[in-house]
Amino acid sequence: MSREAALTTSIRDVAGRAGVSVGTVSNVLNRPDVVSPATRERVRSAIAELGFVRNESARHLRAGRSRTIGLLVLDIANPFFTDVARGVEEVAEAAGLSVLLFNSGGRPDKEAEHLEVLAEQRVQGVLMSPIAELMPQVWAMRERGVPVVLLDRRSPGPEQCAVAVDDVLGGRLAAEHLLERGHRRIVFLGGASTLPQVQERRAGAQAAVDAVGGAGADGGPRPSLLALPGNELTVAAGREAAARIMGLPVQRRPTAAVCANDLLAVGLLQELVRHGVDVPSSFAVVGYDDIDFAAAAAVPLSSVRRPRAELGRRAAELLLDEAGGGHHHHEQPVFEPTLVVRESSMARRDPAADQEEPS
Amino acid sequence: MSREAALTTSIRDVAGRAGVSVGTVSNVLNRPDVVSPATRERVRSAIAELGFVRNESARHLRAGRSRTIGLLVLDIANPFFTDVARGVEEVAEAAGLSVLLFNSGGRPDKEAEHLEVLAEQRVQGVLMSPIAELMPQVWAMRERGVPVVLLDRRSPGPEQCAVAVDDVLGGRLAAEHLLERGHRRIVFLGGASTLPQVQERRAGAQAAVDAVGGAGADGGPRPSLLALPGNELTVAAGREAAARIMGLPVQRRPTAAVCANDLLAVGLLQELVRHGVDVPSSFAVVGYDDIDFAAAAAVPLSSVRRPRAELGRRAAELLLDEAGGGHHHHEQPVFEPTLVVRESSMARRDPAADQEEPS
DNA sequence: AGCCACTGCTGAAACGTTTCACAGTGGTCC
DNA sequence: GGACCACTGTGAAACGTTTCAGCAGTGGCT
Repeated sequence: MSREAALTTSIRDVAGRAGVSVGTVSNVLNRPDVVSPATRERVRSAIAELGFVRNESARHLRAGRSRTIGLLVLDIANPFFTDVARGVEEVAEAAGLSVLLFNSGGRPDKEAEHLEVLAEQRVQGVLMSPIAELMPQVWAMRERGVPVVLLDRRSPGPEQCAVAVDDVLGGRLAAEHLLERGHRRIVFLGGASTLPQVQERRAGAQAAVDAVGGAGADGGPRPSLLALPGNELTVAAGREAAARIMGLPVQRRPTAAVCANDLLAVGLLQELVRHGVDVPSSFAVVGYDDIDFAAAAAVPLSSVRRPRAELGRRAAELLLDEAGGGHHHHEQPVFEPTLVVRESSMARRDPAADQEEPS
Repeated sequence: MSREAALTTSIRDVAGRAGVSVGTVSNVLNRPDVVSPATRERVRSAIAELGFVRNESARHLRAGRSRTIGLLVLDIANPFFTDVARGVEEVAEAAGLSVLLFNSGGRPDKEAEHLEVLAEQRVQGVLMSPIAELMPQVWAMRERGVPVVLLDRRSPGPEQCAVAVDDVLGGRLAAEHLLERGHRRIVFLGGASTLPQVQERRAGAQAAVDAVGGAGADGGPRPSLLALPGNELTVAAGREAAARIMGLPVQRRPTAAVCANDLLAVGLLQELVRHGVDVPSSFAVVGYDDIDFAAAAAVPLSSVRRPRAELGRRAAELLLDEAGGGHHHHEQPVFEPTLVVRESSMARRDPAADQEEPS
């Protein structure tokens, strides 16, 4: 193998060495059947001897389309997204495509920047979990003819594919569960986030709370859903929330939390336990996503499970279909979340015990 | 903006629209200062009107080098690696490079495949945490002239850059800590992995155990380091290990574990706690990596901390230096790990209580 | 002998960009 | 008034590949 220069070795060098034309080398590479066995072997030897590696840029330039798709996630440090990414890769790999994985980290400027790079790379399409409202950049991508499939986000309209989970239902499941257990003062963590997913989870929880109406059948007071400032969805933010909650006067202190994701829940749990708050008897916690770490948290965490890898697979399939060029029909599948109850919310609570002070 | 075709809009179309030559458009893009303000504006308007986006493949083809580096990690689901990736991205971004992130998932075939893709993409260099022994593919990459920096792995020789952590020390720190606490029968989890990093951790732990020698000063028996089958480094594998440990007869059952990484430790903890084993008083656990979830585990996890983002940053810096073309001096920095003691290993144990049955 | 079909290969065009030698145009200096 | 300069802009070559029209050779058929 030639030293230090294999990557500057072109198909022309191979042709020279094998004593054939460049067209023939290309044929050996792409349609070996049209080349005679003898020539084929000669070319293959030359390729091996020179350590020739195709130049993907040149291929792509000539072909007009690349062999890659883009995946732009909100937070690569969240295991939810790495699981989604696994599903995406599975499908992409089966189709012979590479995945360009980028992380917006929740920062719109990063998101825009990465979309730009993906456009410059002429990816066949982009899978993205967008931040906040659909950005102009997203529309620009579509106008440029790059298919975009929204990931973990409902589409505002039928003009694009979107793979989502029914987050209103998820929020409701979490809250209903806590209400059933007798909790009346519930706090929703992460609610200050502007992510629509989070807002839907909160709305679902609110709906469940509202549905209980006045003095419950169990004699408890009217339930309420508190909110705390803070829009980050990280373990650290969960820890801070714990401090805030414990800082509240006992009469107004919630007895349970619905967390916008598991990272928050894990941080919250950790800090509560560290301060001697007994979970679940003194305080119950429900997370969201059911990441692998949820079951291994300070107290095994009840969580709203979402089909993570399946979400990624489905999104990738839709993207490939759309990029395929055939007559594509946009779809907006919505998966149903399920509640996984673990120890962190297992205790029952007497609603009457939480009668609020007369205000 | 033209519809549906912006990505097939070339610099030539822009030139036509602006009434200039393609060379001038290119100049506006790359050296705007050599173009007169009036022309510059005209070209910029044309670009905006047409929604023109540079074709990176064509740029790259002409330039001969791409604006990307490759990052190939062992397990993207392990937060350790996402933290490392964050460090890498930081440095790459500052240099105006994109990072192509791939996951080998510990599978050599995937690793080879992804390296091939990276070579075809003509990345400026590759950062990788290799599986097992250095593969022929890695040498091939170097022979092709693609700089490769080993990540989380000591280099066998001085002919390449490698960024690592002193895993022998790390293993030793973990074991010494447990020995000091009075543990005499310690199990090492994950030891069947062929990853050199893991073997070094085990060797370090073994050294610490051996150093205690005969009947300890504290009157306890000669300490021992057990091994269990199982080479996976996942939460699930940690759970399985718990079952194995609890299946051992009490006289031979270890009283503490050093885990090859935190995923194992978290799984182990979870299952031990679930079966009512009190951690740390009945069983102590020390993990490795100190990922964010360690502190939030079933019992806050003692762990050997490694400078994760710093590892990524340093590796990326070395890669950029090597790819830069100047006179590059290979370096093999080795970072020192530190032990973070948390509750999972805090109890003291009386060594005499663990006198082994006479064999 | 003439024609055809088939096989195997060639050589050039094209993809979209950057770069570079060069040309045109005024202005400045001697 | 000529030489020189700075400033703008032009147009073609080149990057490495794929594709495609076409050519040469071979063998079979009429």
